[in-house]
Formats: sequence, structure tokens, C-alpha cells
Amino acid sequence: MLRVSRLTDYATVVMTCIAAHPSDVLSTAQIADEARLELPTVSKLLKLLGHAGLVESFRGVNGGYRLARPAEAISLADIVEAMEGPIGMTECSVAQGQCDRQAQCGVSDSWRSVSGAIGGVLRAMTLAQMLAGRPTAPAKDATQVAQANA
Amino acid sequence: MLRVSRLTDYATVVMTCIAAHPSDVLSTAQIADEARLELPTVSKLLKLLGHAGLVESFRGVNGGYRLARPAEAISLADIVEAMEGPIGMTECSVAQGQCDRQAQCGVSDSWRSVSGAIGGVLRAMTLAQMLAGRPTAPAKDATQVAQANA
DNA sequence: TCAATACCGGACCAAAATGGTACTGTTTTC
DNA sequence: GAAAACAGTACCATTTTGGTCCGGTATTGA
Repeated sequence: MLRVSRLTDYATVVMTCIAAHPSDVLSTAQIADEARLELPTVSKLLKLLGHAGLVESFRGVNGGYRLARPAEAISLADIVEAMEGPIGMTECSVAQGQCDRQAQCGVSDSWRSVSGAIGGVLRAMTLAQMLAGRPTAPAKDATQVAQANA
Repeated sequence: MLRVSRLTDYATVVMTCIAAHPSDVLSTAQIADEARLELPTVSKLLKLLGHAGLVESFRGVNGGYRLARPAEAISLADIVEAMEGPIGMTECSVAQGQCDRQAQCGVSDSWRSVSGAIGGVLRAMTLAQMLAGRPTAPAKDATQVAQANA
């Protein structure tokens, strides 16, 4: 179905929960409760999001998590990349050179181009927009441009 | 990595091979040879592509496959959907209603919007463009629009 | 008519990815 | 020093994916 993993989906929910309480440090338990997800799962998500530098963690009593930068400065692409690695639709879009068919394979360039465009769509959606919960204008524009050119 | 399945990747290769010989009926063996893929795999791909109405099949001696319509009228979205089903980034982008969190989940609308935009990117890339093997203009435009709006 | 060619529709299986859980360690606060 | 809370890692069940095989049917042509 060409979809992101379920954990990536969860990660966006978790991130919007955190973003809804700016300048508060929320514990994993609080976040799990608000997102209605299992605590161990949320813990795992937050670890990955922390490694990617999207959230800051604080240990000890009254510790927890907080956004590492404003919601406007975090894109959906950031979250997807944190969970799934670099965005690329095919294996040779990301790491090229290990496909012996590459020479006569005219398809790889097209896939790379498409991957770039999709990355653009993901970069255009910010966490702030997702928090607002509105079908946002930028992504719509990209759709229409693409369709007009089809 | 947010990627299409390997079979989908193969399907694009197979489709461009067929498109390279318009008005010829190619056997599975010929296609497998040209695409440098295993014959049973190609057979499976062609079955799915046939069900989706992208290729026509002919049985019997000198049978084989042919594009069901011109390469200009077949988009990458057609191929992806033939292999992976409807395009949607999350489960609730495609089938909504089975997620009990949907009510307070402000994220689903954003994902749906993004899914639509990505579908647009995929629809903008035609098989004819992939055959030409050029980084095509339309997808590039979509990228730039998305980035400009970010 | 019969044999060869080639697609059709399944079933099947091994390997990998995914999602989820548990456990132990370390840091910080009170 | 005890409790709270994150850190790291390992583990397992399930599902998905990729790949293969086989019996059936349609078409051609000798």
C-alpha cells in the first residue's frame, strides 16, 4: 500500500502530543496516556526521536521529554527519517552502485526524481501544521501542480 | 525507508521493457531475459499487471504480453497501485473508521493530505517519461513548489 | 487430431521485517 | 539512599515479502 510503518504513524501522534504542551517536560507515562498508546512502545519511539535530535530528554525525577526545537521547525520528513532512515522509494534511490543492472536500467533516474519530489512533500508539512489539524495548503498545492502536469 | 516493495520496482522495469517494443507481443521468457529477472518472478508480476488492466495477454503459441494502452497513458501511480493497492501513507488514510483514536487524532487529516500529494507526484510520472530515462520536469516542479512553501 | 507453446490460477515455503515486551543499568532529585 | 524516570539491549511472535512450483487451459500449426 506504499505506507509508512505503523511506528512512524505513532511517532507523529506522539510528536503532536508533545508539541501541544510547549515548554513542558512530559514523562513517557503522560505521553502514552495522552496518545493512548502502550508505554513501552512510546518509550521506544521517544528513544529514536531523541537520537534524531527531534526531542530533548531529561533524566531523573520529574524528567521526561520536550521538543528540541519549535514545532514550526520540525517537518514530517524529519519524523519519517528519524523512524525509517533516508527517504527513497527504491533501494538504488538511496544507495546506488550495488545494482549490476544500473547501467541499462533507465528506471533508476525516474525513481530518484520521484523520491525527491516526495521528500519535498514531506518537508512541506510541519509539525505545527499537523497540530493545527487542518488539511494544509502547501501539500494541496503540490498535488495540484503535479496533477496539472500529468 | 519509506520505499515501495522490490516487486513494485521490478514491475516498473518490466513495464519499460514492454513499452520499448510497442506493438510487439513479448513472451514472459523474452521479457525476463531483457529485464534480467527470474522468469517465475516476471510471470507473477505480469499476472498482477494484467489484472490491473495495464497489459494485455495472449495465450497459446506466439502468445505473450503487450501494453493495454499507450505508454503516455500509463502512470507510475497505475503501476504502484497495481502492485500494492491504493496509495495511502497510513492505515486510516485508506480505510477509515476502524481506528478508535480517530476522534481526537488530529494527525489523520494531515496524513491524508500528504497521501494525496504523493499520489499526485506518482500520477505525474508516465511510463513514457520513464522510458525516456530522463529526470523529468513535472516531478521537479512539484519538489520546488513544496520546498518553496515549507 | 495432436503436440508444442505459453498464459492462468493457485498453493507453498523460507527469510526478513515489524511490532511489541521485558529486563537491567544509569542518572537525577528529594 | 530511595524513588522516579530515561537508556540500552535483547528477545520473541507475527506478518509480510520474495521467490518457486505445479496442474490446468487456450491457441497455433503440422
